[in-house]
Amino acid sequence: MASREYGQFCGLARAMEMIGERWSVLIIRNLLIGAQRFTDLHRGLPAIPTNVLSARLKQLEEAGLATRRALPHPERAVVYELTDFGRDLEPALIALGRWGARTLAEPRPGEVVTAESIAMSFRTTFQPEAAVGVTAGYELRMGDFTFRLQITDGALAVGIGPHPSPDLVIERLTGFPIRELITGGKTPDEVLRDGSVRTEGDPALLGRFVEMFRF
Amino acid sequence: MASREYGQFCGLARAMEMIGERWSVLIIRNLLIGAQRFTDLHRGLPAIPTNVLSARLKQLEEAGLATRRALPHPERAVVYELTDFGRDLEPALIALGRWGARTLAEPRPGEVVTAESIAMSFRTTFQPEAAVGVTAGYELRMGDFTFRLQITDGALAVGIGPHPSPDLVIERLTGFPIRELITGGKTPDEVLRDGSVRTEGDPALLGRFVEMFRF
DNA sequence: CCGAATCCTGGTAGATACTG
DNA sequence: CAGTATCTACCAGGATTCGG
Repeated sequence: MASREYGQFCGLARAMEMIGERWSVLIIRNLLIGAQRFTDLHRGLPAIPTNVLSARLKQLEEAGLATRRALPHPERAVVYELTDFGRDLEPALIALGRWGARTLAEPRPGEVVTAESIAMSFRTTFQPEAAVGVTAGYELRMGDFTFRLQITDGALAVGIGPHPSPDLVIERLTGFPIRELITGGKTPDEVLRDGSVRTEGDPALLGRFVEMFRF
Repeated sequence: MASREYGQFCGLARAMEMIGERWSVLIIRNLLIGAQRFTDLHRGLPAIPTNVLSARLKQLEEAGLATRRALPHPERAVVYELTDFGRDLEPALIALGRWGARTLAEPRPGEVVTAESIAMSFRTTFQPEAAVGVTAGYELRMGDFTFRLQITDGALAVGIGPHPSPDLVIERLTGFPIRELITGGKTPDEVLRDGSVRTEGDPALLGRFVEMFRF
């Protein structure tokens, strides 16, 4: 038996052979946002050594989860992108992230919060059954980060950066109002009245937001 | 930052810190069947070094996923068992196993098929929406292994060993008829007529079986 | 500056032997 | 039965270097 295999004819064992090494699932999490350059990935995973990032990308490519592509001319850059096969891991990563999030209390000393980890938290808290038939675009402005959440016919797409045509913009002014909305710590009325958020657009969509994103 | 952490405030990163090391998820997969002794785990994971199994069990216990318990007197033995927290990983493991199973073609040279990996495959192929309201007990006899699948009000429980009061017994006689039923390679009528399976009990439950277990 | 490759160190896993 | 001990080999972490 080759040394990095599990010696079992089992789907779960095969999955762990492909993504079980250190950093792999976090790289995939970040690629779920979209194509990324080596440097983007390194920025989003500041603690990964560059040689390990390099090795993992090569492995993910060999396993058919990601592709490496050189952008056409003026943009001479290399981007990494998930294949359909790699993207099919999303439900499993959401389930894992939801399980792990139960242990999140406070950031540990030295821990960072990245845009990609916040984007993942929108995926893990999304409640498809509360979004059936919904189509709406949200822009969330949270200090340094802005996210676009597009729900199209009940399906969620998460992006980093402004939304081109949001139905509702939710802007954080103070504290952590969006986390409080999602955990149920505060109601939409409360965060509007205490001045921790400001909205632009259809105000009814804030109530819909807390129905669709719950933890 | 401690060396085995990811330095990110993220549920997925926390999950990988707890179960991301080699062998951990396969140990959890085997514990999903029920309490197991050290030797049971080693039998179900023949390729794991005993020192690594020992270390992983200690870690799982420290992380609150499993407990170590000495059985009362005459049975002087130690069993390991998942906590509720550990058992909550089941949906994530099912999603991962389902994803990985897409790459399963033939066993690689030297690979073994264990009872626990087959039990996992029943979990990954189970279709809850096809089992809504169903209550039925199956006993599956597949050569060396026998499994009990109890569906109670749409919820599946998988065990290794005979079913105390099966509504239908499905016995493999030749080939891989149960896999063929689940993948759609053969219909219930076909496997009955070609003599690859024999059943005892309510024959209608064989049709129900292929509706509830699909890949 | 981007995307690595190289080198070194220390820690983790694999293999096997051994013990209460 | 349920592990521990020991040794080796490999992998990850960290820093530096290098070609396009």
